[in-house]
Amino acid sequence: MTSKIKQRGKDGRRWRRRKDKRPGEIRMAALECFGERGFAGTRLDDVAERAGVTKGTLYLYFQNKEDLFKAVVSEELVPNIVRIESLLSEKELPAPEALAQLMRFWVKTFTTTRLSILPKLVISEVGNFPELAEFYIHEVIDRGFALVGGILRRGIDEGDFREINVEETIISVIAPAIVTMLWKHSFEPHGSRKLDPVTLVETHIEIILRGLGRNPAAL
Amino acid sequence: MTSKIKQRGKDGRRWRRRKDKRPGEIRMAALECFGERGFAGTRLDDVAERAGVTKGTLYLYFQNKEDLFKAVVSEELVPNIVRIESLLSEKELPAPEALAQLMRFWVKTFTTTRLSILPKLVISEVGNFPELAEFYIHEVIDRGFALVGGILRRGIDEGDFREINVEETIISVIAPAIVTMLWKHSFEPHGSRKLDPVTLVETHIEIILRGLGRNPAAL
Amino acid sequence: MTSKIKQRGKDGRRWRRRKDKRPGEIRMAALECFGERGFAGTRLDDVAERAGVTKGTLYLYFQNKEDLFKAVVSEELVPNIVRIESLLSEKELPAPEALAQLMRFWVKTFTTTRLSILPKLVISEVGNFPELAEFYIHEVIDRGFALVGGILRRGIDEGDFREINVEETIISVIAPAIVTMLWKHSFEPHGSRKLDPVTLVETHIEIILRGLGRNPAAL
Amino acid sequence: MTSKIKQRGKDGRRWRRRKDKRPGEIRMAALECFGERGFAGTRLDDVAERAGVTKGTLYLYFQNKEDLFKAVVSEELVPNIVRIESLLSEKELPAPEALAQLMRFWVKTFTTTRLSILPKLVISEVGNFPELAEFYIHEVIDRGFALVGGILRRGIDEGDFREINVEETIISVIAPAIVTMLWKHSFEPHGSRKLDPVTLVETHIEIILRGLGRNPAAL
DNA sequence: GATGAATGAGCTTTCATTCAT
DNA sequence: GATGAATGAAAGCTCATTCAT
Repeated sequence: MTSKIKQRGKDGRRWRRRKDKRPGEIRMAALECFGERGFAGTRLDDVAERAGVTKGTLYLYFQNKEDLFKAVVSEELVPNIVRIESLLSEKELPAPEALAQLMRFWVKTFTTTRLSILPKLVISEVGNFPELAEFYIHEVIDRGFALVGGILRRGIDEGDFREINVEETIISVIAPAIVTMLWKHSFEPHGSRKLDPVTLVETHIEIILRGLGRNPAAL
Repeated sequence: MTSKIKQRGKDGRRWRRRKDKRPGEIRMAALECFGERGFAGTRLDDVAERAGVTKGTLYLYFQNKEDLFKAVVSEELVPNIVRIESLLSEKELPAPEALAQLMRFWVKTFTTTRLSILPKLVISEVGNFPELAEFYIHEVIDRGFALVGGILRRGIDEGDFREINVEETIISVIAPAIVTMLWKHSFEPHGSRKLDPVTLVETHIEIILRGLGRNPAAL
Repeated sequence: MTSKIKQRGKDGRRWRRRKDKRPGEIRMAALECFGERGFAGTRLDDVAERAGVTKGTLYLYFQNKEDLFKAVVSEELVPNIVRIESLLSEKELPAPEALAQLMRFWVKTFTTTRLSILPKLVISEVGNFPELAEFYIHEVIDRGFALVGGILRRGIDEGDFREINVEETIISVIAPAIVTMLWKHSFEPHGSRKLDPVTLVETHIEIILRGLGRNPAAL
Repeated sequence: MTSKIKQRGKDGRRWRRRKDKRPGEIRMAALECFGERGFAGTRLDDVAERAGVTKGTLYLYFQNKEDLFKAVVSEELVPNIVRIESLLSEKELPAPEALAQLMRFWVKTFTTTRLSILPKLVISEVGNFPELAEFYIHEVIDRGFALVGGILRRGIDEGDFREINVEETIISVIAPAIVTMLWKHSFEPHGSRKLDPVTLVETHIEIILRGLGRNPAAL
């Protein structure tokens, strides 16, 4: 688009034009609504109200409801994918440490961003948005699998892990994180026990690292 | 709801096969539709068509869409909860074996029933159906936690498992099963890699049992 | 059952299913509305009310407003085009008589059908419906021109008409009919003088035949 | 509406020009839009864009969309009505020549002004604007009829025309001009054959004068 | 004067629900 | 019991209009 003149505003304006801020605010409101009620169950009136605008305003920034939905997913995902990318390029730690770091990084992301609602949203709505599936599988799942699978393979090569079935082990490693995210947004709001990601991850790390270790005597 | 009007034929037959099967057929069709598109995204026309009846017929058996939805969830869950109950009362195996059996039982259920779509359905729709949350948390989650938690505690008591944080470990144990169910219905229809529950569970059992074992020398 | 006062019509039914009649009734109502207010200016509520149904019913028979509009034009046009076709194949009269008959046939059509609103509708809406232009030009205008042009050429060949510029003369011949149709639907409802098609056509026939004649003295 | 305030800049500033021209530019843009898509089908965004201003600017010059529409019609019509008035007061020619001159004058107007879109616009929109009908009937149609009717009556009185039915003959005389105007804006943009007003009028003049003549041999 | 972000009434469209058949 | 034409409330979307800048 074009470079918009900076709006230096003094105080005392009844409302301001916030062309630059609005889209993000709307996406955030939409993320919450879609996360809570799903795509079809979300009314644009609700999104608008939560964003502090009226329905018509949504259409200044998004072509239609579907466009807004896709914007919400991709805009939330993309910057976070970039953050994950940076992890990938970090210095090579021993595999067990790398695995532990990765899981602790997830805890940080989980507690500091709104990203955690996306798995629920995607899982719920792929049935209605096939392109979403393609995007998510390719950009998130495949990358995540490659990342964890790489560490596991390295751990085997370097003698830290026993000869495990990598593809299946990936699931054992990451599943608790996924379940925790779903849990937070589906059951915690309705009074179920709360899952503490920090404790959970530390417990899980120990189980996994012991479980993958070479010494079979434990069994 | 079900009006208990006596409808005996003059030949004494109590049940007309067709009449008797309709509700189940409709629930099954509804389960598939709701699973694919969610509650709001499902049209009763589609449910009716898939059930081989017309829209009006749905209202002969269910008060409304919401009633149908709840019937679908509870009717699918209840008999399967009963099956799980029977597991609970089985003869006491050593904890590691009990855990392995439980997970293999899950594989069987997963591959032989349509139950596996329910986690997705529940996770997607609890935002719109708070009672559903209550029901599911109480009837499924709490029971499941109690079941796995009981085995874990027994394993600790009997010296098979080290002193682990039971609550968090439960998640590590069951998360892969949950993820597999969600995966099957959300990503596999859209071309992602397939998860094989048998291999996955065997791999997971070994990781978990090794991970929970007493001998720490492996680390 | 509850004691519900049934509001029966005179035939004893509250409403009847009239799947076979409805589409035609709706098209007729739509024809009038579109004719009066144009496509964009017509509200489906008005069409529905005039057809004696509710808005939703329109969607049982037509995909959307545009589909209804096209159905109105083509359904009204097609059968009348067929009628015109039959004229084409009639026995060959002398050209002057054929011209007079054609114009009198138009009067009959004008006074006995609702066809006369279509020129106004088409002229008003071709800007929004390019396919409509194509259809109308090809099916109505070109055929009409061919018909009148054929008679004129025959008249010249057979010595009844002088050597006139056929293409332009066609306009002189048919224009009053077109103007009368537009007039009826645009100005007469607002109090302008009324045009009497019978007198008008007889006057026009005489002017045209005299105007085209070789030896006007013969008249 | 049009306040003809003289704005001769005392210092000869040219920038006032722009301000002065805005309303006319907007009316012109609106004329084209309304002509193409009708009143309801025209968006003010489109008018603004075509006029090279923004939507808000339209409201500096016109109260609302309807006001703009009426301004467009009246501002285009009034000056042209004045031109027609001047024809009326011209020296009295013999009726046949007057008729021919009148029709040739129409050709000139048709080819040099944008007036020709107005019949289409008025015919299309009178259903939505009853006052427009009144205005047009009174200011354009009645005057036009009086003008042509006057010539015809004079022609009869002076022995140039036979005893024709004046009211109906008026239609035969003017209809081709009306049809040509409608044609130009409705069908020519969509690829139909083009009507050449010059040839058409010359052909029509000859038909009409022969058709009306007492002693056609005179021609 | 000019702008264009924001509004909200009004329209099209959908679909759960009803009910005469 | 079963149907499906009909309904109407609710939602998505458009666009004339406003108003702070």
